[in-house]
Amino acid sequence: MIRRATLNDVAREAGVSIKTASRVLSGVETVNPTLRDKVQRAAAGLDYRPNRAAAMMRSGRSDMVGMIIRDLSNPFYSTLAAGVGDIAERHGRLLITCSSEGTPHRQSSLIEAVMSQRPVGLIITPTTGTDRQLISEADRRTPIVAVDELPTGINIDTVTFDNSRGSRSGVATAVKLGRRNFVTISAGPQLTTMGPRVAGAAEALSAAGLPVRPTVDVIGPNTTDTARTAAYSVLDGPERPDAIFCTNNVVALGVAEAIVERQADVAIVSFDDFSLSSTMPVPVIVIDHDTRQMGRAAATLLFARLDDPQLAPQHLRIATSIRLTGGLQR
Amino acid sequence: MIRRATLNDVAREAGVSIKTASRVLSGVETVNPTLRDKVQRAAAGLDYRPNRAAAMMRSGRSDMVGMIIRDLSNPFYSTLAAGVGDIAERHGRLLITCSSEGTPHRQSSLIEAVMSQRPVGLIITPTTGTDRQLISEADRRTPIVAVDELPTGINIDTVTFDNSRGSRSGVATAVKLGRRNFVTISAGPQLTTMGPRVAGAAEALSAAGLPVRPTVDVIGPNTTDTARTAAYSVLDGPERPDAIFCTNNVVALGVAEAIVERQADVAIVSFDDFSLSSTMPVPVIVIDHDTRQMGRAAATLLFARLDDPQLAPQHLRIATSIRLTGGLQR
DNA sequence: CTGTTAGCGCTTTCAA
DNA sequence: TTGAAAGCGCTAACAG
Repeated sequence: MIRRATLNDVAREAGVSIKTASRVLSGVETVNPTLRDKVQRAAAGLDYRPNRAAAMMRSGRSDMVGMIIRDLSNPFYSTLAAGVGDIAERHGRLLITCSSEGTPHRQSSLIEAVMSQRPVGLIITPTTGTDRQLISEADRRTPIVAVDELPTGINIDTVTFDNSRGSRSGVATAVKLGRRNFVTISAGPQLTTMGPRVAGAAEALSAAGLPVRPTVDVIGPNTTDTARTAAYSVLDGPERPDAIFCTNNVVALGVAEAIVERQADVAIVSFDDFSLSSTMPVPVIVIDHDTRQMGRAAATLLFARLDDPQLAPQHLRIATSIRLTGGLQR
Repeated sequence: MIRRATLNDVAREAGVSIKTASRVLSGVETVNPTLRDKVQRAAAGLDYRPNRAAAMMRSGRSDMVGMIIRDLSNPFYSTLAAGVGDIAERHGRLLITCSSEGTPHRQSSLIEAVMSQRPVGLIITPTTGTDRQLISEADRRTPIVAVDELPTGINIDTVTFDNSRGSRSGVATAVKLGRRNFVTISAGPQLTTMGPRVAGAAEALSAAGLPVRPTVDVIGPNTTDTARTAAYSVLDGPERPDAIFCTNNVVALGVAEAIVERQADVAIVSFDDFSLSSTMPVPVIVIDHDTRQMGRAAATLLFARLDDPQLAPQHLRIATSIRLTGGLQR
């Protein structure tokens, strides 16, 4: 085993003081070119890799951005993370990403763990129950950006969709296409985005003079399997609807599988696009948006606040749009 | 702005020495319960959050696992990351995740950036051109695990699929179903997994006495759009095949879209499952595997090596299996 | 079981 | 432009 070279080793090898070596390797311009050259050669020869922990400790600045999301294996969240990564990289920062599985307890301990790294900021899909913690961190000037979901009782930067409006116009579009009998299948109510989506759909139905049937909540974790089970119960129930409003991508996937399996003529209104939506045999009304852009926007807010901590908290809305697809196979 | 409390602050507040505070907060058992209580109360009151950078510096141990993958927004890689996260969490470690976009240059600078954090280990989908760097890190006893792709010229822990065998049996299955005219559409050859998959498919065809048509390489980045374009060129070409072998999930999605759009009776053989594969109107032969498990396996190897650096490098193969699906809508 | 002291590798401060 | 010295917050080593 070879010991990792330190800045001291580099300085000694180059025959300069440690400070000169530090200057060269952190890109300070005012260094004699001859010395600079020597230092760079020494660093390369020793395979020097700066110790960021040490640098952080002294300077108080780390080079990491923390991110806490619900589920890294869900394409929505991983795309969000990819967007944050785009901007973090542009600023020369690394991303620490954690999945909270949406439980307040896990989220709470992840906040602790991530903050222990002293990241320059935190991007989080907040869960109810961690507000106090977030407030405490925000008070210490750590920029925190809430993304997708809204925190309660704390005024920080946020980036969300217009859940209510998007859902309303998605359902309204399906009504225009002639659908009359809607059922909403919703992911668990612990997701704060679900409420406005369900409400928006109901508004559109009421406005069209259509009945609002009881929302079917997916039981269990936010997976395609549980959603499919819920979809079967709806499709096989006493009154099969002619359209199902799916409150997110995971629900939509489960519903899509069930609809094809049952060969049902049931249109899908889906908040979030999903893979192969275009191949569905039934009409699909996608409430579409740019998820990666949402991640980028959140990270951009974070770095803006880092530049100027005095900025008033911003509340960004990412636009949604309606896209008609599916129905190709009939 | 409030200054973050340090261990010293906690110790003073609790009226004990800093070392006692340290012991309590890092869970050492041998502490007087009365003092323990005082310390815990003080820590909570001051909203103490340990500074991991300082701890790392002193102890030499960080609590992060580094991961460098090609594309976080690709469900395959994000699921891999989720699997690594599962195990990392079990060991109380955080995950730093970076997307290299598959370019050696970016991967190389990411390795530097990640290693500067002194993670306990690195899990990477290696790109040709970064081997020397990986060797240098492995020499310093940092556990490195290559996942999905194989590194060249360096003997470290690896976790891969049996790409050749999986592809062979996938294509052989399609042959058994009566398909005779195959075209392979492959993601860019910079992915080292593609070669064995293409070769395995060709072997199965040869063994069945069927012709091996030239492989169609997807031009450009590994996206559904580029794959779909390639698929159109195949479907609209002079001799439409009756089966397409897709070398990964992204290619499969593009091909699936094109097949449905053209209403073609073309079976899909896909390395990797993909969302809604079950809803395809054509037969789909999925060369299936547990991606999350692959991530878990990689992380498990990493922690095993951390426990015992003397272990001989292990080379794990994650099993693939054949699953028939699709064809439901006919 | 508890406390003291030193020092991890780096950057900041200040002096030359 | 360069260098010396101090110290960031924590834990290891050792003494009590």
